[in-house]
Amino acid sequence: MAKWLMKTEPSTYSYDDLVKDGGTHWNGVRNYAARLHLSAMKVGDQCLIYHSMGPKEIVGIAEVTRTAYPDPCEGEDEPADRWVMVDIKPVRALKKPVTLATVKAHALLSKMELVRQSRLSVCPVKPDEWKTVLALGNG
DNA sequence: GCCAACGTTGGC
DNA sequence: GCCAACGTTGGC
Repeated sequence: MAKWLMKTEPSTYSYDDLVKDGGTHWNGVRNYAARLHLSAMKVGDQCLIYHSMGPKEIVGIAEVTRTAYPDPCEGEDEPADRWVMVDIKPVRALKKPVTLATVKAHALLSKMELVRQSRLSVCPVKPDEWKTVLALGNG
């Protein structure tokens, strides 16, 4: 199973909102590199959810429940077939969020796409990176 | 709020 | 098809 990381601004849609909703359409991705990754997701793939702009930390895990399908881009000046979204549901929150500072200070995690390309909102996570984040997040 | 990095756009 | 200008993102 592939692993991913998805960013969100908690003021727009936080991990808590995802838990409260029990799942969501992960829409609004407007970047071609990120779209490529969304399209590659399979049902059962797991994702780290990262909060940007506020506390800047990885807060929880989600699972893909539906592969990429068209994002209708409601109210936007975008053709409805240009962008895609996936459905995800919450798996569990990390006991201890893994902050960006921790990631940057870590020899292995500092090589993550999250750090290398900070503007990419959806990016792949390597198996050893995944294991490391979970180990740190569980204290 | 500032600024660097990066993606996108548009003129040539 | 290249590249400069511009807009947006996101860390600080």
